[in-house]
Amino acid sequence: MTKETNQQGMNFSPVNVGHAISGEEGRGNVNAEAMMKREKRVLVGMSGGIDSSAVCIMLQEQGYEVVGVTMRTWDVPSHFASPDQELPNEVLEAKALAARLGIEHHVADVRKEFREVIVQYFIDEYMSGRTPNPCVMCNPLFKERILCEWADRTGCAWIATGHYCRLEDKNGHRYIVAGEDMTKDQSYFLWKLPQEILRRMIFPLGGMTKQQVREYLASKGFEAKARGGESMEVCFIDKDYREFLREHCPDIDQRIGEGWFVDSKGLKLGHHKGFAYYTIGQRKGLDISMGYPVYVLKINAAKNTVMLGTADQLKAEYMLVEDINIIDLDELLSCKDLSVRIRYRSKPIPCQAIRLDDGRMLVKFGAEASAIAPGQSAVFYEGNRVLGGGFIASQQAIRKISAENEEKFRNTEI
RNA sequence: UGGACUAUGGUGUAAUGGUAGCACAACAGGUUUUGGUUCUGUUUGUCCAGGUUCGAAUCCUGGUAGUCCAA
Repeated sequence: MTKETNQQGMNFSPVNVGHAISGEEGRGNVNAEAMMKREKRVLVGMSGGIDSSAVCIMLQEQGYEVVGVTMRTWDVPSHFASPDQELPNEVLEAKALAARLGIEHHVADVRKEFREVIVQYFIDEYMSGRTPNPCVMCNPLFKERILCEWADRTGCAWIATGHYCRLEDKNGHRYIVAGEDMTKDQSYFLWKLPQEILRRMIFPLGGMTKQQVREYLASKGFEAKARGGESMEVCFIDKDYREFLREHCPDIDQRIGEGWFVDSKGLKLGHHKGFAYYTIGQRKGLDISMGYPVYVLKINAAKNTVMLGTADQLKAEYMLVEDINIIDLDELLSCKDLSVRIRYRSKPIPCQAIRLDDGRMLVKFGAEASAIAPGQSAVFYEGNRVLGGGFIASQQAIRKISAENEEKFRNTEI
């Protein structure tokens, strides 16, 4: 509902802050006035697409002074209409929208840093036999952080994006909550956002469906935009990620090279092109015919072997998670209705979790879980509220570890 | 070398002498802010040369190739 969204926007920004300001009003100095101005300013991460455009218009309607920043992260060739075009399409679209709305707009050229941080991470993960989760790294550690910097620089108290998710305060913490439109929900990608950033974020689209956003845009006179294609969001993988790897890691085939496909017993089944070109759960592109569908079960980077097997063999009962960011660990460990998402847009799987001495978490699934891919995010939910997350760790020795800790799960039960 | 058996798309397999089908793979598209999954669609074949027959993947002859048994 649009109405809800408006309320949400007002709830945790101007209203909350309004009280704070009035408390300080007595001092009546220039600072207070500057503060006041700051509280009315919101920085919007503009991608030039449908969602962030709607966000700008909404916030403007709500009385905010909107400042737009578009990040130029990676120049994807197909995002240039002509070879002599200076900026990628999405930047131009954002600029045009900003001009039409009469809002301040900046372009942040962060290509170098993006290459060094996100792209490098992406390559490193594949080169070590894991499956990277670039959006999870990019959103919180890169995009939002840079938006923060720009917000400070441009005197904005708030930061808004077109993510389909919501915020909720509980026990003094701020949580991300899945968007109303479960088919577009983006909470999965945001588990790494730190509290200090969450406290200044606004997600105006969290209560809306994509369709409603389109209708809203159309009703505001942006029919063309409303009908536009899905977000041309900053994503550096234009084609196949394998091609991307070869391009940005030219010696990849020298460093890795051909290896064996093996079955779960270690029997050689055929040749593969190098472990980095495969990911757990993958079926297509194996170029091997077993007469029945086979999937990638495991990747052994040390031996350069890729284990194949049936869909059944992909299923798992337990999973190890590392590098965790849990808002309130006690809350999570005692949660009776815990579930975990192991990939974007899949439904959360009921589970129990315990913390191991080494800091990792051991998760026991309460329903079928399949294709546990190290490097991907495991995001914990209570209902649709994100309690935190971590990266799926190597599942080595999982049988032993789960056997040793089985006891603890029983105790947690009920 | 003597005997036996087999030969069907990229792979594995079906087809009382009567339209060559299935699975897997491959390709294309849909879905999608990662990878992957999934869905839909498409392509490709009777080892070769003769013969019998209205009609041959199927029967016959020869060739070629492979497998197995024969010290």
